[in-house]
Amino acid sequence: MSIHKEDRERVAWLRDEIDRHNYQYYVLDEPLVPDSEYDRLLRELQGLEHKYPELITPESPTQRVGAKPLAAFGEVQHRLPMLSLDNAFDEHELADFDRRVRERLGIEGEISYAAEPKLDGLAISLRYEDGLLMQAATRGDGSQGEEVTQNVRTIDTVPLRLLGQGWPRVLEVRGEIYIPKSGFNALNERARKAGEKAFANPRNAAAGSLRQLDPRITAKRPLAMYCYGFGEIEGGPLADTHSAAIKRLVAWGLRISPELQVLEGVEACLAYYHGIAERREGLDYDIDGVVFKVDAFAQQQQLGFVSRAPRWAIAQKFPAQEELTRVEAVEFQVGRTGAVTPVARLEPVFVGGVTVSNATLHNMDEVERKDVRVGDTVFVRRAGDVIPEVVRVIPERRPSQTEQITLPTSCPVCGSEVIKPEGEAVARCTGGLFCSAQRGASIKHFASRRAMDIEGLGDKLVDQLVEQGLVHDLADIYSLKKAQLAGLERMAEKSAQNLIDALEKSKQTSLERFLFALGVREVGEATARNLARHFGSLAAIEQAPVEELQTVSDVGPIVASHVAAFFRQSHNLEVIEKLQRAGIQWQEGAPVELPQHPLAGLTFVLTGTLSRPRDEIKAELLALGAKVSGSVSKKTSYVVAGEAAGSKLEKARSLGVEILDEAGLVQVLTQYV
DNA sequence: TTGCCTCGAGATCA
DNA sequence: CTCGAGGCAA
Repeated sequence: MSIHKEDRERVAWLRDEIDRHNYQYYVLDEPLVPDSEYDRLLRELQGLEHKYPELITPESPTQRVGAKPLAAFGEVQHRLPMLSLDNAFDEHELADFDRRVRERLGIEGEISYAAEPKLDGLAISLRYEDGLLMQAATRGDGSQGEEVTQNVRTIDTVPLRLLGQGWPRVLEVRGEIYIPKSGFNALNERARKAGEKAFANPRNAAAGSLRQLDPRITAKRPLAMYCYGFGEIEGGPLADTHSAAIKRLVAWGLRISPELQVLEGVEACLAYYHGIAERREGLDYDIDGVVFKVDAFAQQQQLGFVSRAPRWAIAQKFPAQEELTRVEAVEFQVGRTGAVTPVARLEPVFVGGVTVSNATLHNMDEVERKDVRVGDTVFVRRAGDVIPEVVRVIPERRPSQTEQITLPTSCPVCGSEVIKPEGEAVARCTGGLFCSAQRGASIKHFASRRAMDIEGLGDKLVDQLVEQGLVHDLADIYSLKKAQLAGLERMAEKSAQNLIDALEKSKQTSLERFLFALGVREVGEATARNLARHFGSLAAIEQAPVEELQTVSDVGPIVASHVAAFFRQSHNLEVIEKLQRAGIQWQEGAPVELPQHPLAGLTFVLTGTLSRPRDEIKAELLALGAKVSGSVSKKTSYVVAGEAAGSKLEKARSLGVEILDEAGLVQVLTQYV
C-alpha cells in the first residue's frame, strides 16, 4: 500500500508535536495543552502507525514500551568510568574540601561551585548517538554496568531523540533515576489495594523497577530522571563550565534539577545546604544531601582524581536519620577466622528506609565505649547509608539491674577458649576447624562465587551439612554422595545432582582462586592473585620463607606471617592434599616477573622543608624506581613541596606540573605501589 | 546490611 | 505457592 504524502507528513508533525508537549510538560513543567489534547494526538499517531506500520521508528513516542521481555541484561563497558563522590558530613569537612581545592589550584579567592541536591535514586548513563537514545546502563562497578535500555526507554522524562540542534554526535549523559514521593505513595496504594506487598522505600522501588526483564512492568512505575553529569562527548565538553554544559541539556529535552545553582565560595555553599535542608520535606523526591562541583572544567581537569572519586566534587550529606529502639540481646558471632564479634539484636525499627533489627558492635572496645547493655534504649542509624550502627545509649532509660556485657571466656558455638591478645581489638575462638561456626563460614567462603564458585552451595545448605556432621573440613564437600544429600531439606533428586555437577565443575580452577578460597587470614582476592603470579605454584608458596613472601606487592610483614603460619600447620597441608586428591587442579605457571619498580618512568622534584631529610625521601623514591631530579622541567611528573618552597614551586605552577604536599605524596605512592 | 528481582525446584493442594 | 540461591544497588 502506498502512503499518502499528507499522512506521512502528518505522522512527522504529530511526533514533533507530541515530543514538544512532552518537553513542555516534563522538562519545563509548563504544559501547553490539557492532557486530553495530548492523548488525542497520541491516539491519532497510533492510528496512523497502525495503518502504515512501515512508518514506525524506534524513537516514535508510541514506541517507549518494547513488546518482549528480555532473557537477561547485557553488559556495558563505560567509556568513561562512573565515579563515586567523596562525602562531607559536617561544615568542617566541607571547609576542608574547599581549602584543598584552593590550595591545589593556587587560588586565594573564592571558587565557583555548581550545587544541586543529591537525589536518592540510582545512577544511570544514557548514550545518545546522532540524537537518538541508543543505550542506558547502570553504574555497576563503575567501569562495567548493566544494559537497561529497554526499561529506561519507558521513562517519560527521558527523551528517545534529542530535540533542537547543536548536540554532539555522541553524547553520554549521566544522572539519577528515581521515583517521586507522590508517585511512590500512589504506587504503594495501588499495590495495597491489589493485595500485593508495598515497597519499602522509593529508592528500592526505583532500583527494582529498572531490573525488570519485562519493560511493560517498568512502564507502569512512575520513574523519573534528572541529569547531572557527562560521560563521553564527541568533540569535547559542551561549555567552559559544568553549569553551562548542564543547562545546554535542557534545550535538547533532557531534564535537569531546578535547584541547580552556581555559588561563589564555601560560605554560599553552606547557606545553600541549609536552605535545601529546610525545604527537604517539601521536595517531591528523596535526597540525602547536596553535591558541590568545581564549576570550571579547566579547574576540574587541574584537580584530577583520587582513585575512584574526583577531587573537584563533594557530597555534603545530611546527618543520618536516627531512631530509638531497644536492645533485646547482645550475641556473639563467630566468623571464618574465629573472630568473636558482638552483635546487638534490636527491636525492629524503621530507619532510613529499611527495617533494622541487627547492628554489629564490632568489638569489645566499642561495647565498652558505648556501654551498651541488654534492655537499653539506644539511638540507631545507618552509617554511610548502609551499615546499621548503635549511636549511643540513653542512660536515663536504662532499666535497673542491668549487667555489663562481657566477652565470653569460651566460644558460644564450640566451647573452646576465647582469647583476646593484648593490644588487639579482636577476640578469637581458638577452636579452629573444631568449631562448627568456623567450619561453616570457611566452607561458605570456599564455595563463594569469587572463590571456587560452587553454584547451589549456599548458606542454608552449608549449615545443614555442618549440623548433620556430613562435612568436617573443606575437602569433605567433594566426597558428598547423592544419597547423603537426599536427607536434607529442599534437596531432592534434581537439586542433589545439580550440586554434584557444580562440585565437579569447580575442580578445574586457578591457583589464585584456590589460594583465595583457602581463606588464609589477610589474603583476599588481590593478594591471592599477587601471590599466585609471583610464585607460580602452590609448592613455591608453601615453602617460601617470610622474607620472600614480603617481596610480593601488597604483602607486608603481617600478611607474610599469616601466610607462612597457615602453611606451617599440618592440618592445613592435609586438607590441601585431600582437595588435590579429590581432583582439584589448575595450571601451574612459571613465576611472573612483577615489575619491581612501580614508579618507573616518573620523575620527582623535592623542594622546601619536608618532615624528614630530603635524602631519606629521595632514597625511598629511587628504591621504587622513580627518578629524583634537582630542577623542574616539563618532564617532571610531580613536585613535592614542603614548607617555604620557593622558585621550584613557582616554576612547577607555571609549567602546570602537579604539586604535592607530603600527604599528597603518600597518596600518590599508595596509588602506584 | 537490607530490599528487590529472577530463576529453579521442592512442597502442597485440588 | 513458597523457598533458597544468586545478583545488584546503595
